Amino acid sequence: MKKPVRVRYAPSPTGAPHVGNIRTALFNWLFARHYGGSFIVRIEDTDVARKVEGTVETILNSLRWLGLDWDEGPEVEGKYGPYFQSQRLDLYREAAERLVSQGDAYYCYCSPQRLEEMRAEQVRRKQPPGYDRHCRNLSEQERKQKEAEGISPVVRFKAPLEGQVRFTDLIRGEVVFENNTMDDLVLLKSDGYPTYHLASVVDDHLMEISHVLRAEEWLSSTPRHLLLYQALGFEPPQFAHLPMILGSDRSKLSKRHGAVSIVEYYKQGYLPEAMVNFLTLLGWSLDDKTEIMSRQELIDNFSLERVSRTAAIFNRDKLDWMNGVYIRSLTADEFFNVAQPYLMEDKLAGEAVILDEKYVRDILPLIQERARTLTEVAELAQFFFVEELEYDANLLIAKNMSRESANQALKAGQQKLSQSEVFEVESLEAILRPLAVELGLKTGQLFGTLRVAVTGRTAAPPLFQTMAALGKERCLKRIEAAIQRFSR
RNA sequence: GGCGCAUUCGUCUAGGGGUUUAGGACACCUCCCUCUCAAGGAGGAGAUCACCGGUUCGAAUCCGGUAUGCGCUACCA
Repeated sequence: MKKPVRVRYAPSPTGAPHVGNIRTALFNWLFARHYGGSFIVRIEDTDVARKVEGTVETILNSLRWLGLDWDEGPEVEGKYGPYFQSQRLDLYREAAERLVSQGDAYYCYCSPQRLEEMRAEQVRRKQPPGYDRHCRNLSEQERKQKEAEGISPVVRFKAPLEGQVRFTDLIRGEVVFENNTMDDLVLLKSDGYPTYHLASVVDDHLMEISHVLRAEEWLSSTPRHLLLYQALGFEPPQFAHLPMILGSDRSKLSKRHGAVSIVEYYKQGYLPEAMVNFLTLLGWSLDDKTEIMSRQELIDNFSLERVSRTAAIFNRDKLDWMNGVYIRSLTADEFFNVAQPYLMEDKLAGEAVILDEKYVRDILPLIQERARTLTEVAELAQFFFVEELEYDANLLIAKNMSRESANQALKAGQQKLSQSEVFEVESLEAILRPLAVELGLKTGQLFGTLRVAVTGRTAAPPLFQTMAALGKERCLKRIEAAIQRFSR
């Protein structure tokens, strides 16, 4: 009899989730969707001191942005709730008390100062730091005495002194730990909150989690969790420890590596679909060539067997490329919709969207093919929105041209274009190509000069399309302005 | 210090004993297309598969050791 697949993403609300954390959420989600199981979000808010207001909402919004919907959790609920650990304190206390009465755990009255000094001393003597089990065998009398002193104790787990724990990690295979390398970890803190170890074991059991897919940093504490499952008489879930995501210097991702929070990737103009695709490929692969995959393809093909065991460095260049691929795959309407919020951030582009949406919609396809992020859109389109172009007049003089010939080309262009009734790609081409011949210029020279006159740049979308989008009036005005620059 | 995990082009990765002159992608370079840019196409450069030893007729692939990196070693998760 196979139990239903139930996996969870269990973030702690101590700040906006970083990409590694979100990648863990993504793998859990893909796993759940692949097997038709449940994806559960559980908020591990058991550290009162590190808790940051508002981050639960940030976490949920990040999941929503990426399209990672959850079947149980905040705002959805379900029969295994509540999904905030701070609302489940009784459950952890009961478990802790049960362990104490069973003799698998004990009250510890050691002060933080004592523990700190002890650790410092151990490190100094190059001994393995760890709790010295001072309170493990206190007599009833000693306990009463400490209690009378008003010390609120913590509950510690009695780690076995010998033997070993072995388990099969779904990604790494069999792993063995010696029990005597483990110290007596704290289960319940003196403020009544559980530590991660107790809370996750109790909840994973109560919520009937079938597979725990979490970051590699948890591998070392898995034997302790297994011991806890055993002491509590719970059947443990299956474990899979995912490779970590590292910064460019191979160290744990942190602020100095630039954008780490997933929110920043939204702000910087990445599409959720690209982000999902890219993040999945950080630690998972389908085969030796497939890279661009839709959400459904990812779900259909995802499997733990193809998850790699090595930590990966976040490669921004590749993300940019992939985001560009996704941007280009959008329809014009879709692109307008996704780009709009970013355009609104820019003064001139924002005004254009409000005053002349049609104009913006005409322009956008020219930008869509060139943008790699949505934040680049306003910048790439900037010349479409400004009243007066700013550029170095020398740019008007294309390769192997003189100031005079450039000037002449502008005047001739101005003359021809002003006579033209229609102002579309084909008609513009029909006018300007022959003009180059007429002037004895290469098309590149004439077009280059006109491009600078009309856009202020040497690199821009194709000339005729650009001019058609700008319209006759703007083009002639800009050419006139260019001619004025020469006469100055 | 102890314990654990890992180690294929700069980066993400394919590969699971002979099919491999180690494949793909990003980035880089050259050329083509071309009005510039972008996109696209064709090439190029880039990995003694961390190292040493073993198993084997044969090892990137299996085993052992070493090195290096990372993680854990909190009343943080």
